[in-house]
Amino acid sequence: MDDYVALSSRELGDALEMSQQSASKRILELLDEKLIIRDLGARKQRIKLTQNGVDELKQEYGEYRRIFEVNDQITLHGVVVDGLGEGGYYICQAEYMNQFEAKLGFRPFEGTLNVIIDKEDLSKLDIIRSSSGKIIDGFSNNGRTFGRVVVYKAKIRNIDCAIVMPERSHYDNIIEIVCQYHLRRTLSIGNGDRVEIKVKI
Amino acid sequence: MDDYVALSSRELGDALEMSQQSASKRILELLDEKLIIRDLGARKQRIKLTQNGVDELKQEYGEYRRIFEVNDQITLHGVVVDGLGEGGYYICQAEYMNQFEAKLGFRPFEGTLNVIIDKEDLSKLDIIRSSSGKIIDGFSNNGRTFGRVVVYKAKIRNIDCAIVMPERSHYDNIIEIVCQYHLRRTLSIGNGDRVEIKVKI
DNA sequence: ATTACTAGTAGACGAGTAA
DNA sequence: TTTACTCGTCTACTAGTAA
Repeated sequence: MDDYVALSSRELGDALEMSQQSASKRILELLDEKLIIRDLGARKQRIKLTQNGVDELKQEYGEYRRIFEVNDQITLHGVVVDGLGEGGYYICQAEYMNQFEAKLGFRPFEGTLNVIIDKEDLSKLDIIRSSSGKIIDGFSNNGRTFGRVVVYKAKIRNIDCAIVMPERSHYDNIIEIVCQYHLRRTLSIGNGDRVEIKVKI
Repeated sequence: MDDYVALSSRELGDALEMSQQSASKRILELLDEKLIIRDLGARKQRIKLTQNGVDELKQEYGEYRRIFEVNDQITLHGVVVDGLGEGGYYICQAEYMNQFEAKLGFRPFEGTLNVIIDKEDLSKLDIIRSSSGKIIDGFSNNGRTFGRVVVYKAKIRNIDCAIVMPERSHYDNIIEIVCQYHLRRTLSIGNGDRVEIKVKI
């Protein structure tokens, strides 16, 4: 996923218990489907997954997770941090606020709680993104464009809240949480405190 | 996994994008490999995975996890509980103790810390089991048999410890932890407290 | 409706081999 | 050594159909 890997068609054939010829054919098929890219050197080819290829595997992984994770909620673990202030500003737009109220059942407190998700829980974000959040439409205001966002209902220490993500995610490890209440005050949490967020999927 | 599911060969064929005939053949093959069992009623067959079938899928799931979980450690979350006392008794056997000391690098405190693992982390136990723990050989003492166990190095709040599991696991949601120190006293934890266990895999 | 057999066929596979 | 073409074989698939 991260870098090219030297892998001859014979090695792949051995690993897949098939002939060198068939392995070579498979590699050509994967190239054709744009799931891998290749650097065909003089001596040994070097192969790397494309984003499409990684996504394909991640989807499969997500399906396995859905089979084996018993519950219909995913628990994220992370640490409260200061946001860049941006999230809070976005959220405060009336058009967003009205849609939040309609689709979440509560009008968020003005501002978001930012949480850095633990490294080992980052893959859970993919599962959440591939689940059915609620779409909040974008709009323009004073010449500025506010994009579509998706909200996922969640709970922190049994308080209803929601995770807000831009529709086109830029694979951030920080999530923004909106809530009817001022979460830092209500839960007495601050920067550096560990929190658990249970997301309905 | 839990119950029979009504699934005709035509439905399976549609789902797998193949003919009814091929789907029927596949079902017969899976039966032959003892991955599923079937209840062939008059109207519609009902199919259920065998333990072998579930294990096969779980292994695949584990491989995906190993690909996508970035780090080489798994974090378990759970709640401290009283053990049945059994674990502590077993551990105290000198033959076990000597092997622990040789293979873990510390001689455990006499007794184990029992932790009920959260429902959503149970699948992680399968990953841990399929990773390479250290084997502690079984033995007999006074006519009583003490089975082989496997230990996995771990940390609780940065203190070295190890998870001890019987080799043939009976899918328990309670794990037993051994440590050089008295964990309850050292960490000031007791029944009902939440703990995080980081397991090296 | 079902499941699943038989028979015919298309496609996957590997041996041989070129580059 | 590589990769990958051609071609013969054999498997895996589906159509037809019985139970």
